[in-house]
Amino acid sequence: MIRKRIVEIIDEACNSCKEKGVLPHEISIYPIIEIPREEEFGDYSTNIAFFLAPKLKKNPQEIAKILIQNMRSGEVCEKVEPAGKGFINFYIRDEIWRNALKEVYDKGIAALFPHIGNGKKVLIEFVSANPTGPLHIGHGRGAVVGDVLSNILKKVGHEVVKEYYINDAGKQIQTLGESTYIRWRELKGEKVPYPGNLYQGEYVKDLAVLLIERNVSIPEDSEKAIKFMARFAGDTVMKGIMKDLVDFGVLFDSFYRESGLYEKGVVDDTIEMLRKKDYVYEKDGALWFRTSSFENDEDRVLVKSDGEKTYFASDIAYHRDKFERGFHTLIDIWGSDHHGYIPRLKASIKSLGKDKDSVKVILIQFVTLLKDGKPVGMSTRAGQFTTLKEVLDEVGKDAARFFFLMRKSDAHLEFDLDLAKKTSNENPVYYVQYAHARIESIFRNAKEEGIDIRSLRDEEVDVSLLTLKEEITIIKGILHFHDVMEGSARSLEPHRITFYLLDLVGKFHSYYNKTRVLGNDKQLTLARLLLLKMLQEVIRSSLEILGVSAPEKM
RNA sequence: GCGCCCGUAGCUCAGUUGGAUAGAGCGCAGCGCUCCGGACGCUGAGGCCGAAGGUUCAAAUCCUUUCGGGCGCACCA
Repeated sequence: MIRKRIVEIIDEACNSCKEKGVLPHEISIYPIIEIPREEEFGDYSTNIAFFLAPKLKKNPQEIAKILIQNMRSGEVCEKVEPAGKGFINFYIRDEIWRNALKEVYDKGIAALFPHIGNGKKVLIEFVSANPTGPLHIGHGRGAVVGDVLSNILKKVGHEVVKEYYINDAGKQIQTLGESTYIRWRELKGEKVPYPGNLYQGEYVKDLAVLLIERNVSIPEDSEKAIKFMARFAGDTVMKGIMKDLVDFGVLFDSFYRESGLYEKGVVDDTIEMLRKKDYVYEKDGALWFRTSSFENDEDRVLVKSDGEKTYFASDIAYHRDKFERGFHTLIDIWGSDHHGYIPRLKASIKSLGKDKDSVKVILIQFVTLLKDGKPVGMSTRAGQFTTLKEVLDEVGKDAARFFFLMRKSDAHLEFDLDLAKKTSNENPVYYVQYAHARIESIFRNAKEEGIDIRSLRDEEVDVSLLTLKEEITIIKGILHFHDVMEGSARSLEPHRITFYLLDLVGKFHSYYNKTRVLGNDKQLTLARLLLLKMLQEVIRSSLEILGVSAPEKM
């Protein structure tokens, strides 16, 4: 809002310079406004003079001075100064900040959400873990990133659908069936070897136990039995996954089955379409996709020489299907170990005639669980993974979600279980939630003194009484929410919200320690309550986006 | 061997997409309520941004090389 005013001021100054002949008319200007790191450099600054310098063959400092002379900034700015080697620093009047706060208060917190989505349809696909075992902590990280990202995109005006892709057509489900079958025979008292290529986890035994407990009738023929068990086990595991996700607060709009693509014939149809476009060829009895003619990658097999289609084949069909369902942007969230798959996918997107940037892949780096300062193993194959459920039971939903968002997704994450469990100041989740509860507590006390925060709107509140440096700082922090949301949405980086919150809340705690909110001066008290009201709403709104609760008491 | 990601304070990590004197939390050394929730705040020490070149008015950020860590390189999914 205020940022926009600064852009206008710069534009006007440039136009005025053009009229005076100081700037050539044909020059086009895209002022970049940033928030300086140092407070003493003002609230906003622009580096525009640096860009003009080579074109005008003048030094940037001189240009900065000329621009400032031609600025009509008095309404918004306390002062505008040339600085450094050619920066222009803008110092916003305190009353402008206060008025902006009042404006947001009057319009409601929604006024802080940027409108950049324009209703464009986004399909965000995440988790998509094969139903061959319970979700582990790595899936949990992807789940939160996807969930929170979709919250962010919705808030900025996108239409978002969250989808889970179930790979139920591949060999892994078959393997799960075999694994269950062998465990089942063991339970029947047979001495059968358990091959190492089967799933080793305890949960496979549980599946077999379930079959016996429920007295399920198993086909005599071993092949049929395996097939039956594959389906049974897959469905059962999938139900467990769904429950874990719900417990984690991650709700999907759609579960999309790979097998459905085959049943509808979409896979064959897509291969046929690629064949017509001459994007495929036969070699060694297999059908190959010309990946190399689109991206820097090798050609890949779509149909194996035994006639079976590869995962890649159905994946092309899947993405085609997503586009045909009317989505403008597709977001895929994968474990970072799949990064080698990106060129292939991008190539296939091009072959569908789509812009490769219409698909965005977010990679989730590994999570290391720490207990007593030592890493905990989590290999699925070895059967000693730490499941998402275990972590949830241990630290709770709020801490788990928050911790997953404390790193950008493409960076390794060390998840300290002991820290997440602590109900103390060391735990960042509590630091944030405590601020929310603390503000609420002030409101409770205010009510006892006869001021009900809910009827604050009936009062004449004079925000010009908010003159403390800390108060202006908090106002700026509240308004900054807008920029953070925009940046987070554009870069698809949900962790920015977490860092913003920690920073914002720190400002509050500091203010709280120095300043009494409730006092004898009723007008001042009302003004401060309004400030805290808006602060609390931003905190609550941010926590809501993160899917973390905002307690009124702790 | 080829490709991708990461190397920033003792530890865990940010760094506004190329900006000014590099930040936070934890840890460490101190300090602070007769007062709205001490689950808090304040002060201090701590750095050649892995290394070397290059591009630029300006580099932690971009390019090249190099070292260290992780992950990929299937007619698996």
